[in-house]
Amino acid sequence: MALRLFNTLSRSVEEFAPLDPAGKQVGMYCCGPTIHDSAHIGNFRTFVFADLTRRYLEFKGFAVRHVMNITDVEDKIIARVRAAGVSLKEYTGKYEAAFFADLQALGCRPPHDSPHATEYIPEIVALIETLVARGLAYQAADGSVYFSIEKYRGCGCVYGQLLKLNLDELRVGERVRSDEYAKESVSDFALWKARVPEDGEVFWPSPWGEGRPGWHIECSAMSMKLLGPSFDLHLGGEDLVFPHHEDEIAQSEGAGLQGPGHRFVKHWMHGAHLLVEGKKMSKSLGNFFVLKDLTGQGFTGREIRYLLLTAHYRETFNFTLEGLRGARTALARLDECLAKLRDTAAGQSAAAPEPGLIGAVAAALDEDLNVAGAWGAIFEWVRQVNRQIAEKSLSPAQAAAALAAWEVLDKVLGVGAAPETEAPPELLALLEKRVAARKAKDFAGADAIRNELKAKGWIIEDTPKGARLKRL
RNA sequence: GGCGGGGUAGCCAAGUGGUAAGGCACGGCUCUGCAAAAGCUGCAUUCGUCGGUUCGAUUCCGACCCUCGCCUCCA
Repeated sequence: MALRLFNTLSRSVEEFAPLDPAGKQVGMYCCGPTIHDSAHIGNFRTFVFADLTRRYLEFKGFAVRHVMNITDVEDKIIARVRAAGVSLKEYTGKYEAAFFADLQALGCRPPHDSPHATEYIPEIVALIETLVARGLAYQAADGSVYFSIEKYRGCGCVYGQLLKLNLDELRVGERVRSDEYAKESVSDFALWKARVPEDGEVFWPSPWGEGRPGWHIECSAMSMKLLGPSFDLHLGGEDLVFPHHEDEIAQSEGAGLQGPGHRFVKHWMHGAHLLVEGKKMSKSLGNFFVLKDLTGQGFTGREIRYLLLTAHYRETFNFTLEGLRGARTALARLDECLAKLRDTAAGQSAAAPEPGLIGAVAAALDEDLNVAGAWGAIFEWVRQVNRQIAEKSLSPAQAAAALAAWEVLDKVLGVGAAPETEAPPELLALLEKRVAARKAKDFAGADAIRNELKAKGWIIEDTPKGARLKRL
């Protein structure tokens, strides 16, 4: 079956075919975080979506090179560096480390490359020089270098590939900064920003004087450097469609490095935003979550990842605490089934994965990563397995094959197994005491111990194979 | 004002021109000393509203209502 993915360029679902003539290598770039603060749950939805895309491509047999940039120089960062009185590197290093720790907690595979804007200044300057030489960029009176949309369109290029744009009707918003009025046209954007006093020590030399890169140019410079002037996939949050991605296309195609008939990026994908408790995240509403806020309430990265992966990436998703609790219960159902499968398969050597489940999940994921459909297939399978185990009609060989199938799928979903939580010895001793009490028909004593354990956060599961403790 | 998403059971969420996946919650049952946990099972004559096309529409078309996002540095 062929993988089909929505492409923002065509606004339709298209069959995915890599540029590589051998059909094997895939270059994938995802716009990463700006490390001025802790990333929030909405940011992570995008990165989990990128991780799923990468994992599924790998499942389909592609050799993926996954690049995610780290924006480590930008207005907000400079302002905070200034306020904190530390060096740029010192400031961003802290948030970058936290970001990667969060990413790992959410089960995301680390990208193969995580280039930093500040480490690609020569490439950025070279790209701007190319654009200036081609007459598409100009230095304005304020010393900054801007990209001219008008000149770009003048050479027959299309500005507005990702969305319908009517430049004359663009409303000039409040966000247009007064210091950018040196531009020839409002829609022009900065490639190189001339140094201003507020920048402090954050600047680099360039042919146009000291300054720093504009926002969009880093992605063009780094993606083309690492993946080539044309590559397969570029992902990001839906808010990046305009202007960021549109400007990336303009800069990258404007530099004319692509071969004839090739675009900068073949396939653009955008993840929808998140609502939290039905509302847009905001600090005043108290629904602004960073990962730590949720793990602090006892939720695991695994549960958060699962919840983020229950809805299609192009739909706005309502992230709620109730949903998170539901995620926990749903995962427990899956874990329980897998544990029983392991019991049943005990002693069996590795089996060939049972193809039925894999086929059903792949059929869903092939259709623009329909992850909700995939979970539907998985939970139908869980019920079927449970039924077979209950009526003892599942052979150890079948159980081993089922487990093998799950392991293949989990390489895509990345939900893994529940972490083993072994109860401390003193609680296990209590459990033994209760078993003895029950045997002696001292039910009052047994119930007292049960309550004591419960108060300590553990519940007793009396299974046909004996009692065990489970974290509440 | 321009452009683009959505409205499916109490909640979350798939899907299809032929009569509605899955998860959570809830009810029933099995198990149990009683529970809990776990498992099984039940749970939308109906898919925002009103029209139209059709043998048949939640799915296609039109209008309307509601909601969300983007419109120059926000994933």
